[in-house]
Amino acid sequence: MAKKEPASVSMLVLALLKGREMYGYQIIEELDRRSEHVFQMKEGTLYPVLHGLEKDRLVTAREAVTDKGRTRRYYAVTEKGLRVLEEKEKEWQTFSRAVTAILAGA
Amino acid sequence: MAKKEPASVSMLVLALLKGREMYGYQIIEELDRRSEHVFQMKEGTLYPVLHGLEKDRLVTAREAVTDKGRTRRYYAVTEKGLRVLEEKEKEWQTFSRAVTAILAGA
DNA sequence: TAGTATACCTAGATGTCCTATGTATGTCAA
DNA sequence: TTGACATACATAGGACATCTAGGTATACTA
Repeated sequence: MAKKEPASVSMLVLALLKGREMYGYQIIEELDRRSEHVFQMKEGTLYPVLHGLEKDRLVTAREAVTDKGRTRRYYAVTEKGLRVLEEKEKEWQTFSRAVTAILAGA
Repeated sequence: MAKKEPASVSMLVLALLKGREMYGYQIIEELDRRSEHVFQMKEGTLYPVLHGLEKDRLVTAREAVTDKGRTRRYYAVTEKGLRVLEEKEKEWQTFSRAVTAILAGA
């Protein structure tokens, strides 16, 4: 309906990965924490999104094993991913401002 | 993924109807105008939404014929609709604030 | 040793919105 | 006067994002 609504999940994931690499489960926890429990993403949502981002080369993945023997897949955002993130952020600002204007009864 | 994302189209429509009654085609034009061309809603999106809102008693409709002979369906928001709108607005604020926090790298 | 947390994964359903199309009338220019 | 475009309504079918529900496996804790 809008010119283009920012696909929120992938945008949020890219934003989280901007600072440092993270593994899937951690992304879910961080989103929950930083959003003060507004975003409670399901694993069934996140993992397919991560695979998509990897396929599109917006993130890279590396496998690592903890001292306790757990295997994790760490994701890091690529240059391309950062550019896409910037684009999505702009779209979000536009979208958000427009909604606010309508709600305010401009 | 979020606690609940506000269904944007119905929220925006209710918000537009808050001030005065409007007919479908006019809603599309007003959305475009007030959002500065960010929201270019399609008729195929709006009309089913209006029918749904009517069915849920969030709006009422009345038919009117212009002096030129055109038939229009004017929609007005109900008390129930106003309550739902308020709810959706709160959800939007919560959602929007959370996204901003994540993007800011909180 | 049973339950919970961690950590990954996929298939299929759902819901929102879009594309495409249809009907009918009004207006304006060629 | 006719052909193009705007107005005004409508629906069917598809695309896409996210959710539900399930699965596997290991580690910790009561």
